[in-house]
Amino acid sequence: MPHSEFTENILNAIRSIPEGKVCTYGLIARLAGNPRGARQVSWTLHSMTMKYDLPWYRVVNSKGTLSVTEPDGKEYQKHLLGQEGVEVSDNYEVDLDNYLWKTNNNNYHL
DNA sequence: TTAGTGACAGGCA
DNA sequence: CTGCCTGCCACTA
Repeated sequence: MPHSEFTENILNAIRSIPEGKVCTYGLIARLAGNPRGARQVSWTLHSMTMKYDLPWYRVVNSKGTLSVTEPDGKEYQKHLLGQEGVEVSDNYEVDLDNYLWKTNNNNYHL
């Protein structure tokens, strides 16, 4: 039980992302029950990734680009996505039309 | 308690 | 296409 319920829903949503697919921050926030909580998703990832074994690399911004701040983070993320079959352009951009994870329903939060 | 911050999103020039 | 601004929410000092 990390912190607030929002944070737990965010973690749960990220764990639900299947291999070979990517998801945006806004979509994660929506799945967590907070359509406006995209920034919270970023904070959660940055803070909890190391402790909770999350597929952080499957999360990109709305433009489809890698938003990692760490200098070599993008290269690392690109490598991890490539292992799952997700092609990342040399400009660290993912084709959302093909790789975006689409859910049947907008909400499944408790 | 208030102010500052962040791996964002969306709208607009 | 790029860049700037605003709204958002939870966390930290």
